Amino acid sequence: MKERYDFDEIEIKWQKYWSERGLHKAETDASKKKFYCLEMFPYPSGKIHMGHVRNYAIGDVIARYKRMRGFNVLHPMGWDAFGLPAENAAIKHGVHPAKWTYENIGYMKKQLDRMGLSYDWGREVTTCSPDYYKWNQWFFLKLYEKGLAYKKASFVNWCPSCATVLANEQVIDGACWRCDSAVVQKELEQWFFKITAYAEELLQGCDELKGWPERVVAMQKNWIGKSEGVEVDFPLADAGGITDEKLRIYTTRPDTIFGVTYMCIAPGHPLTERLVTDKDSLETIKNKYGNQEEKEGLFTGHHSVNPLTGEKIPVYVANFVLMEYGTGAIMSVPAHDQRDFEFAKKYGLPIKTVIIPEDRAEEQKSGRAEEKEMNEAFEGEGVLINSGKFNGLKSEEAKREIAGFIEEKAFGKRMVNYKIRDWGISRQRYWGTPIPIIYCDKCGIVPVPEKDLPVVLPEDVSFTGKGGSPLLESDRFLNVKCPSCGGNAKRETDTMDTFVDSSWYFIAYCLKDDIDLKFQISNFKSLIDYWMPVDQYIGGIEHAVLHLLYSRFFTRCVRDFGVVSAGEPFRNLLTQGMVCKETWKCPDHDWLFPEEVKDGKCVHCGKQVEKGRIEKMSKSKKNVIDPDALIKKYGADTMRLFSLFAAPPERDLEWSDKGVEGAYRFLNKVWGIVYKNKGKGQELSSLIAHSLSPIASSLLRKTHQTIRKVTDDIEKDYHFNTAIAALMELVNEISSFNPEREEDRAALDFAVRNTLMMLAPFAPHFAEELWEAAGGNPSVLEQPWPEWDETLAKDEEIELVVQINGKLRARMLAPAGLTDEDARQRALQEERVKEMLDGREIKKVIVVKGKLVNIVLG
RNA sequence: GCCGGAGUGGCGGAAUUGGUAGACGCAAGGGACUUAAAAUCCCUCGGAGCUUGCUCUGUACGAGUUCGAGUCUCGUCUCCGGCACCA
Repeated sequence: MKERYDFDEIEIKWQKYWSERGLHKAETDASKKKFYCLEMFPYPSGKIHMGHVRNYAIGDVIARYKRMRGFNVLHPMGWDAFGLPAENAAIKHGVHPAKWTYENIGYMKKQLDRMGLSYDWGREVTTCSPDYYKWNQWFFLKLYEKGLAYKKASFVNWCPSCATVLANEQVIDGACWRCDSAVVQKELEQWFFKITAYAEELLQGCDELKGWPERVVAMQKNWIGKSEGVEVDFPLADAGGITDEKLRIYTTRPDTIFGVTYMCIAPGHPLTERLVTDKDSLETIKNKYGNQEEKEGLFTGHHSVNPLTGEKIPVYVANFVLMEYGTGAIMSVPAHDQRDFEFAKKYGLPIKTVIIPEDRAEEQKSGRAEEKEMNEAFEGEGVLINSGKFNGLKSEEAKREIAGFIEEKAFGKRMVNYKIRDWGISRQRYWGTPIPIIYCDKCGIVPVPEKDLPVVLPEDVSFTGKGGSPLLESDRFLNVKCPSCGGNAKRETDTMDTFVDSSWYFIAYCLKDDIDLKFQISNFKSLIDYWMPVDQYIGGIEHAVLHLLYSRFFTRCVRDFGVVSAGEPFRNLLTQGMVCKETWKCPDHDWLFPEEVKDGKCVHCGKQVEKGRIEKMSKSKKNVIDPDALIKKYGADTMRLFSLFAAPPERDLEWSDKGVEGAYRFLNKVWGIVYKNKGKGQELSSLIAHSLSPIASSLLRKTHQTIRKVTDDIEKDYHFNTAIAALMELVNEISSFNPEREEDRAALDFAVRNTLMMLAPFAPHFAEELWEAAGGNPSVLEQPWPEWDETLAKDEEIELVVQINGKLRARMLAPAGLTDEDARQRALQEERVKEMLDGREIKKVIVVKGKLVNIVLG
């Protein structure tokens, strides 16, 4: 054993050892209790960043801990390898996306290994490999067969910079989730997955997600956006009266239906073109569709009739009415809807109050209420007025009664609506899974037969960045024979959204070694069912709706194909916080690296530098830390330890260079202890607490207490920061421990060994090396997790706290097992306490067992 | 606007079911060792007061419940995240 802690040598040594021994291989064995630990796989962008480091360090601790607890652990890793950056690199540097991607994977894999992560690489998944995306295509065909994949023309979100379509979930504040460009609307034909068919199940399933952070569940529910209401048909009227034609609306407020004073339809509504004669004005409205600044309307010149009142009301086209939600038409109740109110004011439409707050209902009865000018709509619930036979009902009742009445009279029916839209998966790019569809002039849309899978991306393409998808230029890809009639046909040239790839990769990991299955994937159901669902999933919050919702949907789809039994893919979810760091900004030179700042001044121009906020690490803000450099300076174990110690996993972590040094110091301290005591270890099996010296028994107690604390912290909510703090406390105690007798040495050895075992998931190489040096048989990771003895963990003495009227007045040492009466007596006998009582009347005395006595004075 | 979450020393963060606020780490100050520095070790470290080991005060703010509140209840403020013309 070296005197100095040589992390580089140690880390390489043990990485080699683990890999040669195949310690991280997961074998399917139904007799063992499994634990599936998964971290979100990375996009192979080139190098890993601190966000990855934190994510994977957390996952690795869990995986290693669970292994020591005797679980059969599956801890895989792979690559979310399709996507735009590869294609952009191809355009910019002329390197093929596949070459670029695989080179990045090669480098990043080395980085992950250098971190000492315990992955079973035998199950590695690379989504851009035909072996993998073949199954995307197979799932697509299955979905198509079941009507869950379909094609339609619609207005879609178009990112001009990425030159492709985005799903609703991928538009953040009107901008592209990837490049932040403003998204525009464009009409396109594209493929959809019918996630709406599972909307209700996905919503119901939210209640099962007990192991998920509440806010993620809330975001998912919000996104699905269920609402319950009524669809009502309003007949259109012409000069001669009611026609057969009906305008169908959706409302969640049937209790306000007597207050309807006009109707609005979306510019894209099928009736719009027919009703409106002034095409120029209609065009203007269409252009303002979705414009949030101002509500614009256009009277169609037509009226409809409120089926409940018989009132004739005007029909408008309005830019704020969405075609995508409900029926694309609304009944407008300006008195009780702020949007309708604003619109009514602007166009001078009548406002009819039909709901009043309950407290005003009384005044109304006695006729005291005055019609006041309204400044805004009353959107709350209350009591109905001006509503015929429903007058006097409360909103809630009225909703039920009126909905019932509408159904009874066949004016309409109750209806549930969801905000969630079907998932548009077509992307007009090359580097993705080809959609296995062929277009034949004679036969129309023809799915590629299963036997012809995979449809492989052609190599003979060039990347110019101009025009459409490179796939359009590949004759060999594009021109095919129709599988149905044999005639000339063309392939679909769109590829799938990469979120399809990541919607089932966790299932792919369950298949041993190679997922290029020659058989049906469903033949492997028992294998998949052994591992699924994922017991612990760890990743960033940014996927709260995107990837996590798609995966929940997709897992249900493949469940229905007989691939897996579980519908919910992730039992427990940990969303780790961001890795942040302070930023520096120069008025002339923008963001600066820390080394570009000297004494608060910019090294380029000498101007005063502004210390910016603490923000998520990003290259553009120049506040990144390079994991490679960190490993070079301190080693992987220090890097891991600090990123686990600085904050609990779910919270944002503020990077601190000084803090890293603190973690490094801690490891060096442990190293020094083991070095100093090497070869002096004693057998501890003969240790019996009562025969020990006071110092030995105290150290023994602290060790058991630490095992309890560390185990609890990990088990409860993965609060590694406090677990590590507890280990530091124990190490502090060990380091000031001076053994005098044989049994002191044994106690010391016991404490050290247990420290190393508990340290193993956090700083695995370090723990292995010292475990070996301390005479243990490798590997420390194959040791069972230490158990604590409740008796030995018990304090012999406690500090008894005495309060008077709830204020701390004295502390004293007392034997641990003292009775309440004993505690009470001791407290009352205490000199200081006596002094303070000074003959005053004691009202009562409260004793908290083994902890505290509170004397309440009158 | 709606839905979440948070607010504790100079800083990151601890604190079981309501029971000693500030564990652990960082920074800072003092000391030991050293020719010196680094490293290491020891001590101090929320604020105020003085008689230096004690008092008062202190967990965003204001009330309340309780023998006792960082923790529970109500109200207010601030910050962060998500959704947002969804009828």
